[in-house]
Amino acid sequence: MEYKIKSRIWIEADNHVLLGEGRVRLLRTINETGSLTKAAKRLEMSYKKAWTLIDAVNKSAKKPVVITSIGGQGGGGAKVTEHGLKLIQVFEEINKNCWNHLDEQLDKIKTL
Amino acid sequence: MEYKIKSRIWIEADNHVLLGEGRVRLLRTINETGSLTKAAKRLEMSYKKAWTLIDAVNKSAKKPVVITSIGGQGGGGAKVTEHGLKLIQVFEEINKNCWNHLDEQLDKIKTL
DNA sequence: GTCCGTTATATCTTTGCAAATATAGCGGTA
DNA sequence: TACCGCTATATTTGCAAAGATATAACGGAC
Repeated sequence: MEYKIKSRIWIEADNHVLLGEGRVRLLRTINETGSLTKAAKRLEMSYKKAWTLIDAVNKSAKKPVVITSIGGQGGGGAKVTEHGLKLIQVFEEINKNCWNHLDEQLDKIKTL
Repeated sequence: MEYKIKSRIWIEADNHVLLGEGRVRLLRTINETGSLTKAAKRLEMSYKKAWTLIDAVNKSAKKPVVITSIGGQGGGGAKVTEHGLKLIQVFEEINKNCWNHLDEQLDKIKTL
């Protein structure tokens, strides 16, 4: 019998969700594509969903995480700020540590 | 700005969910009440939901976690096995450790 | 001033999941 | 054998979250 311990973590700021796995994945894809539309397509979600998520992130964070621009060459775009990049990095570090920490406790279950 | 890191952990056995927070809470209440019906009422969930959860737990575990009986004095009942009690204990220990581990990493975010 | 690809937002539709409802069967007691 | 409270299971209903669709506005390039 193969056991696994899985987890989902998220960060809240003032009792509002700031970052979770889905939001971080979206932020990384925006950073790679420079566009909300392209990121949504690549992740196979609707533009609306992507926009709603990013809007929530920006409203929960103390500094902007994504800066958007409308019009201009290319029609506009989205850019992840320095603060946003740091948030992504810290989230993934904490998440990885959490996984490792849980894996270390696996044999407590295996030996039952 | 007040930051929190929250988490949800669950245990899988052979790629099926065995235990999560909700199931553990239900198991504890069954252990206290001796009945699925009473536990469901106390937790304000439908009997069906409780039964479905317990059925899934029993099917995923290598040993029975809850033994039920139909008929007899009192109409029947449900009892958490020794194996079940150990599972609960281990789950809550791991969960608590996870929370502590995450709390230790909070200032990585606060200082951003 | 027209064209383009994007952000931004409203509205309608779908659909998947939760809740509610109904019913059967069990076994000890008296 | 009638009763009781529980387990077990099917069926229907309701609803909120997700998805699809439509449209407006923006601003640089040409």
